[in-house]
Amino acid sequence: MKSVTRSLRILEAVAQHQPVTVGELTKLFGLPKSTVQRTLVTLNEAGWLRANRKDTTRWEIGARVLAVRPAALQGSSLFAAAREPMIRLRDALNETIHLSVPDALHSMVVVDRVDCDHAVRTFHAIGDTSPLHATATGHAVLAHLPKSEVDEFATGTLEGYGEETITDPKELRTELRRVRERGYAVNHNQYLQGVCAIAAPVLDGDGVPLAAVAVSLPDSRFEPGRLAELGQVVTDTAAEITARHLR
Amino acid sequence: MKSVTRSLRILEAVAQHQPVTVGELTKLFGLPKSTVQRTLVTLNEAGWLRANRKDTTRWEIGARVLAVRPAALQGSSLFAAAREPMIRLRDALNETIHLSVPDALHSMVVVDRVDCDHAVRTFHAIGDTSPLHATATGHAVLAHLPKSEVDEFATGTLEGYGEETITDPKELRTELRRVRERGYAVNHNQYLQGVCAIAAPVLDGDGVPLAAVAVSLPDSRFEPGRLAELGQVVTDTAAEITARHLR
DNA sequence: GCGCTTCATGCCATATTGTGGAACGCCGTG
DNA sequence: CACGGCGTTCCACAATATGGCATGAAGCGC
Repeated sequence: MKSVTRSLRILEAVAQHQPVTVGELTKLFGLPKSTVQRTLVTLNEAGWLRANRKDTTRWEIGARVLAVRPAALQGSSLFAAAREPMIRLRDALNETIHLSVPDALHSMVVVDRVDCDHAVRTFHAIGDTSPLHATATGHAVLAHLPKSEVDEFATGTLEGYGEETITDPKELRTELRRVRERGYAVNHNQYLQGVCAIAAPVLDGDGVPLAAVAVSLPDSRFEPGRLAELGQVVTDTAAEITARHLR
Repeated sequence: MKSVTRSLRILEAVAQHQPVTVGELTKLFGLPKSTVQRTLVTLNEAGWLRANRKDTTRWEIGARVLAVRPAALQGSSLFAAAREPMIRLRDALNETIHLSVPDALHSMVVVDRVDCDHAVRTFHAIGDTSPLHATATGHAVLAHLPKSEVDEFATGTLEGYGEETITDPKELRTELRRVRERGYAVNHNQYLQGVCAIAAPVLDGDGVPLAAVAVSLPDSRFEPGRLAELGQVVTDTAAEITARHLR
């Protein structure tokens, strides 16, 4: 359904650029003015958008969006289970900690974050997405999916983002085996340059991967000699979240 | 745009009932199966929905929503301005405090909450909506809207939710005058039974109502003799939020 | 094990619905 | 005062979503 898909795209764009005008959005999407205009009015009538109070030609996200909460955040699930262990991990390492979940189409989405206090630190906003095949959290999740799902996903040539990105499905599969063996995934310059991340999966009772916790730090502070140690504490944290989540 | 409006309704219904099946949604909306099905698939492809991992015929909200959610909060810089005063108000009364904003369609939406520590307390989740004409926060906002907007809204018979709901537009208007005079609004059993709330508006520089702060408590703890006192502290808090928001 | 019901999913002719080019009206500027 | 930029409205056309029906899979009782 074309109009629905487009409306959601426009909604996301408004969230990114708010408060934004019709004209700015038409340029962004290359669509006819009237089409964008109509979409904005519809979204407004549904309460998902609203006109800015000061400048009524500018649009921003309406409060109605708050009524829609992802399953991953509901009640006492993951989100609540993860908070404390994440804070402890941050305290132990003084590096930024992320919780990410896989989404419908081959992305990891940042769901929660606990910041470190270094002046130089990595930054991913809540809601940011990154490709499954090129991030530590993505690998942590992929490594625990049924082979059939990985096969379906890892086909052809995967998109590259730099020298280090694994673009060959075969190579990806051997990397995933390594991740399973040692329990954690490592990403160094595969997606964002200058960033290093170490991630471990949070699993369901049945071994289904629900999310991944990661520590993320700038190149400049990464000491290869400490990798095993970091991998261990991240894995322990993920295990603790899993345990808390199950009970 | 019919399909867009309907898709958003369905999205909200999924959020409310997740994880939910196609059949349940068709009953809920009285729409043809194929229409609902198609909508779900479209929303899924956009990442806003996903199939439940255990039971793939059940749908739940996808993580993509998170890309938009934070914008709904930061959109109103109110959120930041209100936090501290709300916490102080909670500390003073040890009752639950809410911040709500009006949305496009005659509802108030809960935007933030600070909890008390009583075992028995009222509960409204962030994102919950309630009707403008039957809540304290709604009255606080309505009382400061231009008369034309109130007239447009308060027409015919308003929906009732119990004995106490004001359903007559005329009666509502006199109540709103009282709210303006004393500065705060009171709701006792108008919408939810057993709940009492006292709210005051947060205004713009131009006197336009942006939101309302409310203290909300169970019947059992409400002492009518303390109403004036409670009204005063809530009004003071609202005034403080207004002041912080302006500078 | 076999028919029966229930439910999700796929198909396709139809007309309803959204499309987008063009025109309008408002406002600030040269 | 004319011009250009911008948001908004209009309307004939056809692309698009619709929903009744058919299919297929899964659960249940006999």
